[in-house]
Amino acid sequence: MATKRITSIDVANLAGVSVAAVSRAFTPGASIAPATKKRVLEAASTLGYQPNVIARSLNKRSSQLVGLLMSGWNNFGYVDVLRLLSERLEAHGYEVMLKSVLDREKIGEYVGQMLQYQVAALVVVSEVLPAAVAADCTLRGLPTVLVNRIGRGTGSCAVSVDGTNLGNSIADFLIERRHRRIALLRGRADIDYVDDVMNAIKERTATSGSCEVIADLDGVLGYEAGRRCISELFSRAETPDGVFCSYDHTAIGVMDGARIDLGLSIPEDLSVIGNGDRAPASWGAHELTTVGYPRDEVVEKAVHILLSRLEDPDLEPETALLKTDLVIRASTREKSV
Amino acid sequence: MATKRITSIDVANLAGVSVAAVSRAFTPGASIAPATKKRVLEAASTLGYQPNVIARSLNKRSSQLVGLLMSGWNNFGYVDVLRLLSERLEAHGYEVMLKSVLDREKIGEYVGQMLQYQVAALVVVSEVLPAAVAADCTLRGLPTVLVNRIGRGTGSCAVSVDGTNLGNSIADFLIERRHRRIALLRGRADIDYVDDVMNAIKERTATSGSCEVIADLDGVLGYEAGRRCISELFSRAETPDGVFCSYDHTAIGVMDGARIDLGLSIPEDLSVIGNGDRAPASWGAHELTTVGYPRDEVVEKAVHILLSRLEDPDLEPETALLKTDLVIRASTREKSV
DNA sequence: GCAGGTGGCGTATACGTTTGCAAGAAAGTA
DNA sequence: TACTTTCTTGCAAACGTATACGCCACCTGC
Repeated sequence: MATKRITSIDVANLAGVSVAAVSRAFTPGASIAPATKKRVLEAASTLGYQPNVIARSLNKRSSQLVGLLMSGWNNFGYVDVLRLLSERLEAHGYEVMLKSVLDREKIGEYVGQMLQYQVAALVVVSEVLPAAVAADCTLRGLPTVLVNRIGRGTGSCAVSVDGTNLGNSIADFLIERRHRRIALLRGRADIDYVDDVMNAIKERTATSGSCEVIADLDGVLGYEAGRRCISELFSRAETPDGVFCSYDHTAIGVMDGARIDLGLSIPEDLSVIGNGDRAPASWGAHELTTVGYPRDEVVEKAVHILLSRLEDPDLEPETALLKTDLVIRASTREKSV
Repeated sequence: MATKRITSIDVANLAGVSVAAVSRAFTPGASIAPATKKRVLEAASTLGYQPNVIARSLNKRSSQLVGLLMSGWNNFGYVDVLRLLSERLEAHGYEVMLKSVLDREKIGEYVGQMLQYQVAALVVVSEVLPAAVAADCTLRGLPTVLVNRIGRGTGSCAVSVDGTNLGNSIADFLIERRHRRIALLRGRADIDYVDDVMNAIKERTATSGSCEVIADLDGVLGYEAGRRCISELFSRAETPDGVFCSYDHTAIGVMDGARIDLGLSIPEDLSVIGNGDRAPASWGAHELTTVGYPRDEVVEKAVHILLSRLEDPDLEPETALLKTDLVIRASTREKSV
């Protein structure tokens, strides 16, 4: 025996007004007399009424849902991004509809399914929208923000990290500490700010005269891969004295490989730099020098961009590049020895 | 200029049928002639029509959304649980509505907000539903499953780990390897299967005659806390030769504290056992003996319970306790020395 | 040829809101 | 007092779908 559900009609009857009045009582800024509003709200609370958001969405052709498309879950410590994003959006009265990218080819479908639910906006973490899908979104006036990606020419907003600036800092750091042969290890070419970092490192070292990039490897992702990779690198004729990895876990794999498998000392024989500043980087056993990832700022910025687009859909697309810098620990050489 | 949206009416016109036929074409098992269905589907695809799920939900008073209430995000490596859950539910045609528990007092509100969206079911990770809320859910016939919690007497389904069985294994393991003084460190009393583990360890060691629990501390959560805690324990008169921690990261803090701050050898001076088998546990620098957490099975079971309740809402509440066991690495003593 | 059954289809209503419109009330103005 | 202007309010028409109901066509078996 299902409990009879309470609709605006019940509230209207109890309060002695029309359903329209009930609707207005729940619509901020609607034209309604304070006394009526009070009466309606009281009736609503005695009945335990809450407006049916589904019916509202149908009518308004928009819900309070924000679609969240996630990919690369483990690579980058996105838990925090996800948690923060959901918390911030909730705080602004939105709900999160989460979807995992299992198959890149199907992103269009995923977005389509979210559109079915009349999502008010779209957040895409660590994945790029195919141009056609992005165009479709802008056409529908759906505010869209890419996190950790730059949607070149798609008209989407984006929040990411200034990779070029960061790459320059890293290069300077390594050069200053008299490194001569640098290896770059990245995961899948997933995150384009990381590409910018790598390019900047290559360019700046190339002009330094004292330091050069001797290896630039793709597809090195995670602890095991890093650990294997460093052995491979040290089997070559020319060995690195500095390694930059696109993920902390890869970097820790490199450190363990160097110490345990190769018997090297860190940082004397090899400096290691990670990226992301995830929890293990700070642990005593690792003390990894790494790049902080401004999770709070990224989320704050993304939410800000979203909310401003929801208010005024005609704003120009905006790309925000945040600054970040090295967190120096014990996995890299001192300046003067 | 917004693109005109396509409704079932447009499809009906193009196909030369009524809207009812269109609806039936998209409803599996509806009474419709194959030829008509084909015609409708063709018309739909030329127009790019997809049924509006919001309107459908309004009509059916149920959506394909599953509410997901998360708490304790970082404590337990729930990313994978979250990812798997979203992937499995998607595979069955459901969408995930994610909500973060910021304030335990407001869980009722959170659930209320999800109910607004006519969620078809509820998954609660690592949090317990207040009895009143749980009762409300069962009253509405909303399938509900608690993950990592046991909803004693709430009538909710639950999936968790058999803590008593696990605790016995751990106790036996420690006793067998001639440990005498055990310390137990747990985080917030958050996860009740962990309490069962602790109780089982205490009981079984108590009857062993050779081994006893000399400390049982609450609120030790994460690397830093573990690292501080082990120093504190070793400043006492009676020091442990074995530690079990409710989280891997705490255990790694204990290891680093013991080695770096106290100069102890692991496992010679101290055996350390963690819980969760998160990535760092297997790293060469730690080699932590720990308890596996059957993430895949937990998710699979939870989804299974949910789907079966969606089919038949009158099934009895079910509590599944999964078995798990130790992953033995190098942070614990060998058997015979 | 006819009664009874079956399967396919359209009509019309319901789902629970929001909102344009117009009318009525209240309040300000000359 | 009469005439505007400004607020409130209710009516009614959407929003896009699902489905109960009834109708018709067709088939079956006698």
